[in-house]
Amino acid sequence: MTYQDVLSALANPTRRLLLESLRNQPQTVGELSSDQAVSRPAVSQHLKVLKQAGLVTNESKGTRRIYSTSAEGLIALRRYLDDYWSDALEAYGTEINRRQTK
Amino acid sequence: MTYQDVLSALANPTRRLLLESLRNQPQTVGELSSDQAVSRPAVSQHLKVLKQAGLVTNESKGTRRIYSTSAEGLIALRRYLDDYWSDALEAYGTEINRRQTK
DNA sequence: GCTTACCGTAAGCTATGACTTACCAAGATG
DNA sequence: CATCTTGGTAAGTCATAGCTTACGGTAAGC
Repeated sequence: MTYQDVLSALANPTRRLLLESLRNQPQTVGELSSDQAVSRPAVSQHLKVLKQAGLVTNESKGTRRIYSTSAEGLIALRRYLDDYWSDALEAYGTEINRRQTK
Repeated sequence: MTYQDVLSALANPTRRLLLESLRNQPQTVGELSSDQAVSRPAVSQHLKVLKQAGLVTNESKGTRRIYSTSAEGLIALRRYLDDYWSDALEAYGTEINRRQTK
């Protein structure tokens, strides 16, 4: 689970859609693929990548796998951005600060 | 210049190396490719992608093209992360806050 | 128990990303 | 000017990401 994994995971639009759908509520693979353009196996494969990147977790409930978002991957990404690019982002960091404090 | 562009640009290790090298100081294409594993045309192609993503800019000086980093792309990325994932990142956001205020 | 629902994995196809060499245009240099 | 330097682009190759269909294994439901 490196920021490399996170970046390539997030670079794919279908995976972002899956993630953004999971943001609303945890879902099974079937539910996720029902409102997705691609097939269920494709969704399974994407979820594998997302899991490897620390962006989702899952638990088993019978034969169902319930997937939820996980913050770990995002934290790793943000850490990379901060470590390497905080200077460049300082101006915008102030903006973050403003939002956080309100 | 969308966060999609930024994510796929950053997903490539060679492009990150180029960016991180430019972080130290602006450089020409020749300088950049001299300490890079890949050929000069490859560097040119990567720079094109980075520019499209708003991560670098360049100016011409004779036949030389001097590339520098640009914050625009990073800002777009951070905006995406904040808009979609601020909840997930709230805990870490506090950490950002702490750093910013010191 | 037999059948059905759920989902991961294997195998194969296709498109594309990352690289190379070859080429060309434009400015520097003698 | 003639030549060299710089770097963008074209064309072609190779690996792989993303998809599909087919299959198999495990739990649920009757």
